Amino acid sequence: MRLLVLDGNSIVNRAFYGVKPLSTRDGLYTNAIYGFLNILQKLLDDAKPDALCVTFDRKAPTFRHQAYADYKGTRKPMPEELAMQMPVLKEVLSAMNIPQYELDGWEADDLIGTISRACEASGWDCDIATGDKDSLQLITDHTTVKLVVSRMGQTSWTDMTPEAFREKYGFDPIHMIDLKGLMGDNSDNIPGVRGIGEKTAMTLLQKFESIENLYANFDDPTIKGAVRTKLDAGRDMARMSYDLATIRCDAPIAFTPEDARIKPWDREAVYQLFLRLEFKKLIDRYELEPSAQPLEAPDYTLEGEVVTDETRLEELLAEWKNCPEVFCLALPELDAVAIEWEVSETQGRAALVLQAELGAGYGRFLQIFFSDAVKKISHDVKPLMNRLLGEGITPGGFVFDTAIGAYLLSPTDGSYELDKLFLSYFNSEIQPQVDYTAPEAFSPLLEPEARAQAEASFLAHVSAVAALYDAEKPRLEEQGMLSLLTDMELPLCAVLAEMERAGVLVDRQALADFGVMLATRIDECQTAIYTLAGGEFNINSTKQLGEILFDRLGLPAYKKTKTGYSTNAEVLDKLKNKHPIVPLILDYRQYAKLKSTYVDGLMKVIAPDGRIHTCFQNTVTATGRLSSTEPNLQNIPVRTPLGAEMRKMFVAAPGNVLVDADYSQIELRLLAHIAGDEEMQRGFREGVDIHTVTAAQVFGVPVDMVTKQMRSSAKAVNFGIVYGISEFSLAQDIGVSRAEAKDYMNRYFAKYSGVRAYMDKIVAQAREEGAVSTVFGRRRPLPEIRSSNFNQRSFGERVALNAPIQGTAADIIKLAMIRVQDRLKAEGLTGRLVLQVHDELLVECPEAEGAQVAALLEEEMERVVSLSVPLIAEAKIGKRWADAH
DNA sequence: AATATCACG
DNA sequence: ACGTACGTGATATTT
Repeated sequence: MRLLVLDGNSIVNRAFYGVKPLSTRDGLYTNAIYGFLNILQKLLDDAKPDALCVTFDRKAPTFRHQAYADYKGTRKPMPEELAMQMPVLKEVLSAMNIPQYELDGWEADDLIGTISRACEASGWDCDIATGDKDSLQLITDHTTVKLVVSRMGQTSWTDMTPEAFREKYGFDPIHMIDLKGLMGDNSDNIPGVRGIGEKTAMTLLQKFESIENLYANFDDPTIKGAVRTKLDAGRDMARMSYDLATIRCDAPIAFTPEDARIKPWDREAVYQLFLRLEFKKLIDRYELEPSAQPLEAPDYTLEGEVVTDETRLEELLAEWKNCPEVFCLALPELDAVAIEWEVSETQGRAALVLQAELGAGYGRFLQIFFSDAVKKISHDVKPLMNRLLGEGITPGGFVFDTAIGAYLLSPTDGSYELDKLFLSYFNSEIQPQVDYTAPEAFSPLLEPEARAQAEASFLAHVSAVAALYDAEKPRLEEQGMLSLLTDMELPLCAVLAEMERAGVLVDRQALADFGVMLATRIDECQTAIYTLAGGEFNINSTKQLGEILFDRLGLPAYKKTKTGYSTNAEVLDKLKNKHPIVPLILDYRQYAKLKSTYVDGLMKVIAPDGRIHTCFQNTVTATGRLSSTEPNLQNIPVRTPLGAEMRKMFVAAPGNVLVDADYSQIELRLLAHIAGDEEMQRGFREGVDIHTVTAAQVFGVPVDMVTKQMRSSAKAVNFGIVYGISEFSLAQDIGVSRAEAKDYMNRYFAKYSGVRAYMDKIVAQAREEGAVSTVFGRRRPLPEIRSSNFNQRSFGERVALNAPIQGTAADIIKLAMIRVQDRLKAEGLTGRLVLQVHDELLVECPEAEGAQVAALLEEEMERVVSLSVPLIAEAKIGKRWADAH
């Protein structure tokens, strides 16, 4: 029989510092609880104990050694973010029926000691899980300490048995007490013997085993010199420290391991707590559900009908046209639409329009319902718009999107699925939980009961949209972001849907040829690498590559990752003259990347029309930028000559051209504008190359005296500023010493004092408000800027600097896209947007339109906002992307 | 599922 | 003293 006892405070501390900050929408931090439960589960899986309990500290013991009243006095208080989680964690453990022990005036260690001895007395084995080395003295043949360590977000532990302990320390576990008696312990304020550190103490104990034995044999000739003097002077200190370090095993608790036998959870209580903590993943993992009878019956009623004939549909359409807001959801294949309207707090009217029921009239329904005539609110409208375009319908009349609303309110959450959103906003699940999006969910052939379930679920989901709308709209208004949704993101969805549908043409043959060439080169590299390495291995495996380079060939390993040697390009670059295999690996990597990610990756996603249709996401990034997936067309190579070949594969259709327009230095211009730095603004007004101007200003030379080196340093500083620089990183980036980097920065700030003032101001403001905003009011919440953790706080500060700049640039190009697409249509041009790459737009148009489109692009892009510096966009025309950029 | 690497702005 | 620039996505390997 085996008992597992957790040192609650120690484990929760590991969890808190090891898990990135998480919090619920009402501001309760949850990361320590989450981490604690994960560690607990891992321990249970591994040790499979029969009984389990947790101990917590109450208060520092004050009675023990009055002479050392400051005992534990130097410990920092628990940070507020952690303290607030403790009572909730205890509730969770109670719901899991895990006994907890804490006692006024006793530390967790003493309780653990008492419990482990009681355990042994009952003939059980005991595992102690703690991150604290103090407990090692408790190790016996029947008591193991699982010493928990967390590094890089991963938590693991080592099983310290008596053997493992002796292996590491060279004496028996019980003499851990003597070790502390001699060397002391700063964090516990145990003084130890003055001048005796870990090394000396270990050596002494390996020879004499204990303090008592040491002093008993004090005439031993090996004790000499300064050590003898110090030990002699520290006799009293050693004995008192020994007492201080001794964990007591006589705490006044009655414990038998039977008390802690693992019992089943109160699953309903755990479920309710996990809901409150928004632990959706854990709810899934433990398959938790609300109890069969919901505590409060929903008082919301939905009067739903399935529309079966066209006459009725006409009536309803007339009603919908008159409604200020109609909620709707469509199936992915567009073959069913659920609609709710006249929604109040307690009821709503609802209808299901099914292609299967209506047949021929369904197309006309889509046409009218999704036109401007009906004002609709939905969830995640862009894919819907994309489908509608596929049916030849021009979508219109969307006035709100609850996915985008949620994104604007909390842009760092990553996913905004309807079910999850509803759960986190209302702490309850959408019922019934049936997958109404399944292909045949509304088939007339389906069993009536199953179909009724699907219908009820579909309608419940539309109601969820209505409920979310009610929750989001006032919050968006409060935060001044409603127009961002209605005037920027929603119109943008239509543009993005059109771009996705349009796609971009790829020269399939040229791409294939490029792939063949790469395959040959990869093969050549591979052969040469195997020869130089003296054998075959998987070059793609960093593990195997590291062994070859650093173990077999003995090259110096500059850097390590948490799993082994680092073999990234930066490291290899330093080694490229040390062994001929290194440049070959760099080449191999380049070819392999191009082939697998770009040639093979893109080949796979060329549609039957010969074009690639990426998906532009506008609810992903924390700053407001777009992202591009399946495939990502925002990271097509361009920086190296070979990589740039890729951009020759993106072409215009016959008779057409590509017009590419990009903003010149938009982020730096925004920095000059937002920071209000007159000097930098002047630089931009003068209209010459900004990095050169910066170099001239920073180095105090005329513009025509700026060397390449100076310009490149100035450029690095410019970028660094936008990212929230530190001198260390700048030094690393441009390859100078820290002192030199610091010197650059000082000169930079001396010249651009407005930038420095901005950096201070925005950080202070972020701390005050807990968020930063773009010029257009897009907010990024920054709870981490108030963190007591240095790293998290520093990160928050860098984000505070960067987000308004990157975000404003994103806002600007989004507006430009809407206006460009509008004007292309308004002027009767055929040209349409096909790509966006953050500061760059690509339009495909007939050759004859090229010049007009180029002018239009530059004009609309520059005209979006009027700043204190000019906003410049430059357009070029070409048959291929490579030629237009 | 996590990690390492590398492509882009 | 801390640990080291912002924002993404895809691939291959390893666990």
